[in-house]
Amino acid sequence: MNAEFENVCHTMKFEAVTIKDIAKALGLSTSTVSRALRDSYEISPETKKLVLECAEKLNYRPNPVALSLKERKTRSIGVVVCEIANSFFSQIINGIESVAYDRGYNVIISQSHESYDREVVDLQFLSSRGVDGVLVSVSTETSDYEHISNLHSKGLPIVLFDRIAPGINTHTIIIDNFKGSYEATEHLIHNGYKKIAALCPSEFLSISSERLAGYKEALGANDLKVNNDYIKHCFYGGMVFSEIEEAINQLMTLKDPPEAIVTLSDKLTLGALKTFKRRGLKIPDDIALVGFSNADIAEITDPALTFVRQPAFEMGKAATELLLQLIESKRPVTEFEKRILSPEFIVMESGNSRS
Amino acid sequence: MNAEFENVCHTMKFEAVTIKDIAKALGLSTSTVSRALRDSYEISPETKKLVLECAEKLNYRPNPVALSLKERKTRSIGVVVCEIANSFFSQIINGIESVAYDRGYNVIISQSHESYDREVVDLQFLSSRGVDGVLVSVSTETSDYEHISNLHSKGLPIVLFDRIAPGINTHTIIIDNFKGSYEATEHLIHNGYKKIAALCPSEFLSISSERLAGYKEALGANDLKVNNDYIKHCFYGGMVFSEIEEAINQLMTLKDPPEAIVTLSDKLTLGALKTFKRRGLKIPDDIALVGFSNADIAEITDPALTFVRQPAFEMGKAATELLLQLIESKRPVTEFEKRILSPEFIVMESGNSRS
DNA sequence: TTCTTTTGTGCAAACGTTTGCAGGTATCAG
DNA sequence: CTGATACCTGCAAACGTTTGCACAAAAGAA
Repeated sequence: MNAEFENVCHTMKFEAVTIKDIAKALGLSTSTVSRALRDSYEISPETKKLVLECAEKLNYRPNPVALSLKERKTRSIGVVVCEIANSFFSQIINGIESVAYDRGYNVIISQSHESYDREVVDLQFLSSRGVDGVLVSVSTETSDYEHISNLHSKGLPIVLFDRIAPGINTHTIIIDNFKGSYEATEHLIHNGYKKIAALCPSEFLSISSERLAGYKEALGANDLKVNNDYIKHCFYGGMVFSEIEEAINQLMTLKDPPEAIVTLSDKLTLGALKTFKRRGLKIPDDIALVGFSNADIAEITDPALTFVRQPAFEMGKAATELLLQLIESKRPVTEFEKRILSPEFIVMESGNSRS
Repeated sequence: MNAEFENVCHTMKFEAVTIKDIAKALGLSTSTVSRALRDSYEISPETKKLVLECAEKLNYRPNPVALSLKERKTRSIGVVVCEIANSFFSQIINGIESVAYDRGYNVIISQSHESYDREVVDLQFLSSRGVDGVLVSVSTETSDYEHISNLHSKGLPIVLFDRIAPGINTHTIIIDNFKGSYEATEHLIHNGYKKIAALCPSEFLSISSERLAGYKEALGANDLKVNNDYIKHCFYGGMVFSEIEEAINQLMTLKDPPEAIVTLSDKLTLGALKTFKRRGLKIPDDIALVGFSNADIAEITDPALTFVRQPAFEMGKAATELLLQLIESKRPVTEFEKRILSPEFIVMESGNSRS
């Protein structure tokens, strides 16, 4: 009595109903059915009604793969980030997904894990899987951008965000890194600190040099000298905790150690907090701290963290909008936008004056 | 002089080279080329060599969409979670991506944002986009599971993880929620606390009842009575901060307020920490706290947080392995596995005895 | 009646692959 | 010289759609 159920249960494949099934059921041709479904003017109202009803009854869903093949687009976009499990990037992906969802696009994620080789493979994989465009934030190790510019010159729409690659003529979207670190540094200066160190991500990264420039400029604008001993780079930017511990150790054992520190990325901020705690250093009395952070931690540290928050969700949204605009544009786009989002500076207590 | 470059720049589409191009270039038929590429025994070594070289030269990449159409599978899997920007879930996605990457599958992410309606749409969208299978963790609002069982009975491979749906006969993978909260509660008891409250996610969620059972059992096993005033549910489990604040307010204004609290999810733990800080409550002297957490915060709170850590990455990996096994199985699978991962209990300071 | 127009429908090609079948050409044995 | 046996290659169908073109029938105009 339950032949259909049996059938369903023994076929692994989820046998979808096609336009052919409708055509057969109605004694029409597939073309008529197709036209009826797309409400073409060539089809009589009665036929349309019939087809629509039948499609409804059979629960017809157009096969997206067949459409992709025909139209040569997949309605999916690829994303390459260093790491998903990182507040900043997961918030970005949230933004990406929100726009993509509204516009009917799939989001395909891949991670470089800060490896150049992996980034190359990821990008190759995504493009070979036929995504309509990609959103890229380069890895720490990346200093050669040919894998990106190659795809770009082949016509694959690309939007670069946050960590951008120089020399690629396309839309980019970043935050005002200079401003973020300038404000952070200035805040410390205004609270009376003069010996301020900076903990930076890899020197290769665009964000790193921009943030470092903001730090230096803030010192200069307040008649403070830049001391190179106070500038430490962590190549893997915190993926490797020991890197941070080591850098802070070096700072704190200088004959003239800093009284304050600005940490120029999410992971570095977290790592610094952890290191201070392990070494029993009190904030801000032993060392003041202001850092970039998108994790939801400001209010749970003691004292509460003064930090630079990046508009990650907005960045993801904006990047996706730019990408879809590129993808859906009828004519080649030659004018590219360089959008700059403003970071938020949130004053709590960790950068306050010493008591 | 630069016709090719011009051409590339004025075509939006990224014109891929096909098997036909190779066939034309070599004066062969597409079938011969196809066979040569797949190293068929029917093709002479010389022809193969020729074809391979030509493919290499032209940088041929098989079109995955055409393959999908032919083989009726897309080599992509869908994931439905409540939220990406949540440490626990982003770690899970990391695990999913790691396995999928190794096996050549794409991962397509979607978020329910804890909404039942959105979950239904997401699942519908993924299945209509032809994913080969889906990984699902249900939303807080979900109490009717028909949208999932419908797809499942149509033959779509599904694996449920963490927040599982009852009554669906497929692989499931969860952590030992009972054990996690039992240990957390017992730790507080062993440190001398008797008045212990529990802050739980929505009652609908499988994880919620399991964790609550662990809490109750630990109390019972130590001759403590369960006090229903001490049990608070946050329906949106922390998506709405005020919910947590409100619940804690209610607890702390009881005539006999608790001395300790166990928070039974990541977000609840974070929210509780924040609330205590805002109200100036000192841990553990004013109130002790032990909670579930996968965020990297244990070592930066003051005092350091004693917590239950879920093996999220492993869960993502295991779920994906089970799903791919289902997808790639030749014959229908009828025996399903219910895998249970063990949480880690990490003792720091926030649940210690009062000084 | 005959010629045009309108209306409704179907054929077949195309998107890029794979593959069963048939056909071709050597090579070899008898 | 003939028949069998390799070995190599191509035709065409199929996967599910869309769409240019052709065709048929009916209606309107002359």
